[in-house]
Amino acid sequence: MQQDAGGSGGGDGNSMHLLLSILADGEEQARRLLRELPPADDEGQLLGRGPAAQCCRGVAEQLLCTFRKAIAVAKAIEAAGGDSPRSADEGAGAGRDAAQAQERQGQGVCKRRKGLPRWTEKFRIPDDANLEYTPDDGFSWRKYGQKDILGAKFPRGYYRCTYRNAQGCAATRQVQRSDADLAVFDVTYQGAHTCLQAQRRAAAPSPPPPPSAAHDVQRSPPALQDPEMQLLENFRNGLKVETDGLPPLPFHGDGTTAFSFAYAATGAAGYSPAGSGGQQLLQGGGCFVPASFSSPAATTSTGPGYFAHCTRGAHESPELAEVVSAATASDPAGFDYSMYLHQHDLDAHLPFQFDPMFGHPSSSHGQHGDA
DNA sequence: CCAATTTGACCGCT
DNA sequence: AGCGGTCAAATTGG
Repeated sequence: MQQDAGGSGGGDGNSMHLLLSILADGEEQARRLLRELPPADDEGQLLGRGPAAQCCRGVAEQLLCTFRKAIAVAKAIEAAGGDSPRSADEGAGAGRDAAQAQERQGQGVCKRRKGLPRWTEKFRIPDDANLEYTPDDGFSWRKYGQKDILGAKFPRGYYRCTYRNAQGCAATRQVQRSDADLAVFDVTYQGAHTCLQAQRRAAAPSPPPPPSAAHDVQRSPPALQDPEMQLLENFRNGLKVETDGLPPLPFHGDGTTAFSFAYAATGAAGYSPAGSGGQQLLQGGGCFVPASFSSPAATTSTGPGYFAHCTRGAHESPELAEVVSAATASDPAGFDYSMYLHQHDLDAHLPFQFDPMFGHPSSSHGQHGDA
């Protein structure tokens, strides 16, 4: 909605689009190559082929991986180089805002939180869900307001993290039902979760399936709700995998699952190759995996420092510098991003049907329901 | 009794 | 001035 995909940023927006187009091309070709190769079984062994085929597949996977990382970096550069669409929204006052925020903090409450990273996702709920249904991303939210919005048929609900007071978590979200499609919700997130539930979600091997998940939304719960930081983290992890030989990739033929890695950044960077306006439509039956999918929802070693890092000043948009420093920094978690995509992890932790293309709907447990 | 939700009022931004 | 976002008192539910 607010986030217009048209924001090309600086003057070299065209060349960046060209670069992205080329990279996407290469990625598609690598994916085709992977499709042509014989599939691997559960242990990652190639079926009925010799070491040559295995080598080819490994190279193809690496190739795909490399293209995705390149795309992610290009998008980060694009975002850093100019006004991202989001910065048009809140970053328009980034500098001024910081000063104003300081002023306001001296005198009273700051009612607007323009400084926090903000992005929008679309949720599609099942057709048989009742009208009271609201999107559930697995986090615990507390409603603090509702308002009729001009030009919208449905009121907008305002939610903040349940642990806002207890743990100082600044994450908020706004939920608005789409006028055009009753089954679609526009959910705008602002600020990353810094509360323990985010860390617990990140560390928990298998969150308990809540009973209320009968009609859950087809999306993953972002343990890390700052897409820019997701990008950086993903990128860093992506670099790590480069040196780790050939990890067992979870692609099921067409590799759409892992593709979300590259597009995870699009919501943040505002670049949307599909012209989706910086949003991700999260719906079942489609092949598009939500940006949050790439968040380390099922990872470990994301302690408080991790989240502290994630929450600091993403709106100041030093994306490129961050990417570079992140790329060169040591990786304390030592995490392989491809592990995010491993089917076992997905099945174990993600509430959405991650591979609708392959008819293996995992049990949908969206709501965490912890306290 | 406590926590969550509702709802009108308030406030900042454009 | 109007709109959107937040606050906080009142209400509701477990």
